[in-house]
Amino acid sequence: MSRTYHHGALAEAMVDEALERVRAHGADQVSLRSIAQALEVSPSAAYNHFADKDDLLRAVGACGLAALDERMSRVLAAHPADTTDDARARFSGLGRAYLAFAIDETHLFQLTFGPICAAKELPPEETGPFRKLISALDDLDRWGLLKPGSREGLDLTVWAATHGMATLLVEGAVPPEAVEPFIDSMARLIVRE
Amino acid sequence: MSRTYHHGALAEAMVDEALERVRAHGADQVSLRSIAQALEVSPSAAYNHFADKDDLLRAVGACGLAALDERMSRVLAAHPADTTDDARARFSGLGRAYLAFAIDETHLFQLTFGPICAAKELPPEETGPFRKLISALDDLDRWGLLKPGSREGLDLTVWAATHGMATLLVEGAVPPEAVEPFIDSMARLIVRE
DNA sequence: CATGAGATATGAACGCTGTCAATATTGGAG
DNA sequence: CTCCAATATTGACAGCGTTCATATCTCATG
Repeated sequence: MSRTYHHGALAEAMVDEALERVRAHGADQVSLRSIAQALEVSPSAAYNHFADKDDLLRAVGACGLAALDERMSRVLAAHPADTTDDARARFSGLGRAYLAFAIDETHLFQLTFGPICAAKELPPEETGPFRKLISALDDLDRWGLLKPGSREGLDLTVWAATHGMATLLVEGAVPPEAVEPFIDSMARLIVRE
Repeated sequence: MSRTYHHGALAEAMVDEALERVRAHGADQVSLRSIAQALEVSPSAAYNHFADKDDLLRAVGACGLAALDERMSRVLAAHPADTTDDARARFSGLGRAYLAFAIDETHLFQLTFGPICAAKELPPEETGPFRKLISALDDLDRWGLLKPGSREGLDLTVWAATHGMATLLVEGAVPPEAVEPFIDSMARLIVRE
């Protein structure tokens, strides 16, 4: 394996480098050429592995979705038992995890749910985060914790509210301190008692 | 006024041209140079009126916010009388107007609420759309139409849900047909009876 | 072991972009 | 009428994404 030619795993290396740069400075500030330079590779080398720049960014966006999913998985793992309290904690915990991701990984969040990735990615109802949210709602419903007659359309409403709150956080339109009041308000609207 | 030199009202003309192009193709596809060319003006002429490209785009974003505000104003004008039904209609109508704007003016919406404008623009609680939403909630409250104990934090929650739904529409993650079910679900969560 | 095919990287080039400095032209106030 | 501030131009710079022809490497097959 000569050191000067043929990187060997350029695709992964480029995604890694791009991921780091997106997290630090946002997708707009990332150039294909600078990534290639950092990897000591010519700019055009990328085109053996990605159709174009957006294709690479889409791969980075997929990492973002995976990272979010993992955060939410950790929440579920922390509340495995089947009690009503756990059902409540799972629901609010998932919301908190989603918003924490938006706060901690602002730039990555913007790429993952931005126009570049939205175009050619799977519909939300097939993503891990959305499915976890739905099953948390189903859980609440199973325990009779939802306000009567509110289940219909609730998936989308809760998803929209959470995602909307996340984008407001990301844009700086709302400070991080607003997260807990938001979760409380949501719970008050949805959960009985 | 010589025809070849000194445009006369370049600033407004550039905003108009940029607005048109953003609406048609999105802010990413709009270049300062192409706008200048369309106006038969040199590229650097823009820098007498705008600090940089983002500055121009921010002016376009302000137009977007104004357009949204006008849509919402029309809704309020259509339901002026003070009855409980009007209070309900104002609230759901404002939501519908917000989402219709997102659907009709996808690209403009993305610019107006995107990272470029979010940075240097006034906080949401001072914008027309947000204020109209709040006063619609106050109206519902005055008529005793809110579920008891739900008023606190409701501003932000409803704003987040509406804005989130709008971004989901804009990204194509959700089809326009999902709007009415969403409005219904929201109303069911918030409004009593 | 040699060979050729296919994957991978290179270098140079194209047209485009935002931005800036120096220069020229303009309209209007004194 | 003259001079000034506002406005526009020209020309240049560095950087971008992308493409094409070319070079090099790896590996399976004969």
